[in-house]
Amino acid sequence: MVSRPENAQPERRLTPRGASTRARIVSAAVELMYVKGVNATTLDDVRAASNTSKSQLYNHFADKEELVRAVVAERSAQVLERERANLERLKSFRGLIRWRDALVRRNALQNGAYGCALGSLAGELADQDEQARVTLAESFAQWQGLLAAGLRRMKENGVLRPDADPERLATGLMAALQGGYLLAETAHDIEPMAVALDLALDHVKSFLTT
Amino acid sequence: MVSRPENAQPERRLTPRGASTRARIVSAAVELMYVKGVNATTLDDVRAASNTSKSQLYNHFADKEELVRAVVAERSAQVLERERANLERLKSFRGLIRWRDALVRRNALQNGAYGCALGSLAGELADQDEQARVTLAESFAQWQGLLAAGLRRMKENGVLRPDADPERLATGLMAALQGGYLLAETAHDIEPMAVALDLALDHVKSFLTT
DNA sequence: AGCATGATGGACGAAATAGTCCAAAGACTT
DNA sequence: AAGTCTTTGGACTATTTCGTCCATCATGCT
Repeated sequence: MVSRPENAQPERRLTPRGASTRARIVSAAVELMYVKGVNATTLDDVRAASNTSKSQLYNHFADKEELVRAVVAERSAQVLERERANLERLKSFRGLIRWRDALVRRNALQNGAYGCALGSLAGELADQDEQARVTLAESFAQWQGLLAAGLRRMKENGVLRPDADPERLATGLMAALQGGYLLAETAHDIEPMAVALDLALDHVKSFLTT
Repeated sequence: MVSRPENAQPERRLTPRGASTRARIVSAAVELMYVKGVNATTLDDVRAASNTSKSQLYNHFADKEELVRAVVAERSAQVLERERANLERLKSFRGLIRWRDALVRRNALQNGAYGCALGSLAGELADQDEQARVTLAESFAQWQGLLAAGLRRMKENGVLRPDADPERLATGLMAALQGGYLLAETAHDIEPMAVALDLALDHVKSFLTT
């Protein structure tokens, strides 16, 4: 029997106009769900912010859940792209500091409000949408993988001692980052985030050669 | 003019029965909002779980927001009481390890699901209810204060070197804890939480005398 | 005992939100 | 240029959720 591969989309032609509308919807939803939270964002909010109509929402997404999943995918792609740019050439301790500085500076712009774009989605969706949870877990893993790869390069180049464990250190950095985001968001003050990252970096520093 | 002090409650007599009903409502709401999230918990969920009726909910709380605030207060009190018991006599590195173990073990019971009782509230409410945010920020500060006090005792007793900064270390431990909770919740695996805390403890260890 | 006040059950109303539908307009194919 | 499929606007329905109300019952006080 000649059939489409298992995972094929329900197959629907998309004109450029349709694609752009879809992108506009997702983009608006990404932003709204970041600042208001997923559950507090209504489809009408999205409709208004994206300048579309109800039929367009339901033309592109079966229901709100599907839109939320598109938001998770889009946000994951955004964050990973940004982090890839920041981390793919990481190979020195100074590079790690630059990474930290960029994150802190970016978060300072809004005084810590809204937290991490991925972390806030994770906190809200992990126990509510299993599919979203898995996607987010994968995104975190990739993000952490970028860090681990950088640390591995530092180890191979002799910047870090042989007993440094890049995977564990990357986990520690991610946790410090996410915890820092949350504390900063709650305090409306980026200081705890800055401190958390500094301590995590200090710990990495303790594995430096020299 | 003879009046009540500024911050007096709207003053309402509470029979023991009424008090018990109120407590039952808050208790049910605390649990539901932890596992389902605040926004995903409806008043009807609370009503059913607490075996009460609509009129009782609105007899004790003006609206959902007020109930949420009671939940935040109750949860804060619970967590702080527990942590006070675990931390008020902290004065050795082994004590810190016991603290870590207790948290990891507790979180392992649910495979990391639902995250930190306070952290998950913070993530959902910080940018949605300013009053709740402030309460949560204070609770985090107190929690962190318990850690800092313990570290200070360790320093005074010569367990930690003079150059150890208890406040900063406490911030680092809290961030590692919260970040660990979030990663564990997302991965449905407590490993990252365990690792994050271990690395943070390693960092504290680097300030040990001997 | 009897009155005042708090507590309760549950029907009811109001508002917000998700989701449906169809006629009309636009875009692609032959 | 006709025909087919996609896109769109927006009215409409259904459902969920919040919040009100009041008659009735329980409780404490004198």
